[in-house]
Amino acid sequence: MGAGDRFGLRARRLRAVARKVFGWRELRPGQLDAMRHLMTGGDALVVMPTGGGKSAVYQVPALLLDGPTVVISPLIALQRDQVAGLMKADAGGAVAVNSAQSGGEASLEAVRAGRTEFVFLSPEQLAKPETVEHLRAARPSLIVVDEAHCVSAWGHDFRPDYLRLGQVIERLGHPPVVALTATATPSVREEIVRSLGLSNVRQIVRGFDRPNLDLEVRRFVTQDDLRRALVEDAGSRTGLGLIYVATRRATEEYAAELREAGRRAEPYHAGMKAADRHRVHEMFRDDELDVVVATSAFGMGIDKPNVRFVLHASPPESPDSYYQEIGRAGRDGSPASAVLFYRQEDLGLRRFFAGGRADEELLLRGATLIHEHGGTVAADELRAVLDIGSTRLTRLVNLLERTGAVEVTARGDLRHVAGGPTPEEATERAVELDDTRRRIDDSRIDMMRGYAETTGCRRRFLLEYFGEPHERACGACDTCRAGVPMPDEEVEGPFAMHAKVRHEAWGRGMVMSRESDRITVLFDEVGYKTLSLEAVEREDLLGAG
DNA sequence: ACTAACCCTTCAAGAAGGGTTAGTCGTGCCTTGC
Repeated sequence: MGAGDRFGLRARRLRAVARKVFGWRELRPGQLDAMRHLMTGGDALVVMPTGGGKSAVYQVPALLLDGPTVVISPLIALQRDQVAGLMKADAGGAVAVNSAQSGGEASLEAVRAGRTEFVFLSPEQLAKPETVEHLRAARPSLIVVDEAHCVSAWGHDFRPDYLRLGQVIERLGHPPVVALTATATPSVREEIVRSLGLSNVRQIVRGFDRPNLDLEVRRFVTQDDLRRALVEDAGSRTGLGLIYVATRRATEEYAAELREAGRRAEPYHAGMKAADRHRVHEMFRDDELDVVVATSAFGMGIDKPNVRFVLHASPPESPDSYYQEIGRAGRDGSPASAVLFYRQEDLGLRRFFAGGRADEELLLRGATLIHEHGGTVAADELRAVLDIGSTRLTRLVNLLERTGAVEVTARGDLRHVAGGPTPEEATERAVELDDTRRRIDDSRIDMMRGYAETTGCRRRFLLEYFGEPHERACGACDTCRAGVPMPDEEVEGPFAMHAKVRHEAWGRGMVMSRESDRITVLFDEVGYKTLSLEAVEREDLLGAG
């Protein structure tokens, strides 16, 4: 019997479970490919649009692999939805363990005893050594990291426990791991793989292009003009829409203006009472609204088919965020619009907040305390001495760990690595690491500006940013309609798409997009840079990487 | 990076301009105490 037969058998079993347990008539090639790879013990990174069947990729193999499945999910609301969905199928049961749920201990015991197949947790739950030990005793056969772009987007500041998942995975015996997300650039994918410690990885990337989404940027000089135009635009459209704004206050202001203009509009942001947020979600779901005016708090897990437009009152901090937010329009495949209302000055605030630095003094104090202690230090003890919250402590430990100066034991205690860098060296290195990340964040802002100001096809700009070559103009964006020069079919020159290059000052990088007169390169250390080809050739700026 | 607020100068008496300064965001877990 050859490998082909075994694969065939495996595919048949996967299809049978999909049909019998979940009622899915067929599996798409990408789904099946990922499932089969997991079944052979490998890890997978799956990038598919929301509604594209990402959940199936883990739910089906979960039932064929002997042992429970640990699903790491960022929001309690998402955990709840997934548990409810699984409980409708005869899939072996599902529980969520979080602060909104009582009986966490009993739930974990049910998982350990084999009475529950799926257990959903946040990264913060997995920061507790005793929780990890409970799961370890249950011998999980599959680990799922849902919304895996959070590793890169949230891990460094906001929810640093995301950067600790690699260790959790090892502690759980590193069964097959599948990371799922709807949007990730090649560098974000690389970071997910590295940070989670994935090995023997199959990457499956499907369907970035959303041809029914019409792309447009409208430029303004004054804030007043922009605001007036946006309200007028939103007021004249038919169908359901979203407006993304930068501040909580702006959600209220725009919503009030739109209501005055006769639209059913509601604000949405994380500072609202839970009951109000819930109410907006329900009205949105039941088509009782025309517009939701929201901060970035609105959207994760939303899969409403008939959103007809997404307007942005100011640019978000990266094309990554922008594409995620506009991707909530037109899920049904019918025409939908994404319009960015743009003033260059509105990028200023983003720049300012991306510009801070790591707290050098705190790093040095932390590194010195751990070093001088000699043995292992309880994290809580260090936190008390430094007088900081647990988020800041985790961030500090993450950085010091990456310098090789500090390690975290299985019990969550900290200790100095024998022969590792001194506290001074570690601090210097940690500041460098943090600066590098900030430079890359900053270059993402540059790319957002690039999108807003490009004279070329906007769809092409975005798709190439996500690493998908798109050698033609789309015809469904404002620049295409205005008649952009068609890009050269075959761009001549030494720099192919995705070629590795090296710059004397900026180090190693990869060609991310090419036009007739310029290329954009993503450098490991400084992020995205757009270079004039003429200058590159004249000054001999780039060598082969 | 940008803006609003403020003070100071300036040339001719009230307002215009210049310079300085402070303030400026959004994402969710979790725990603990009422």
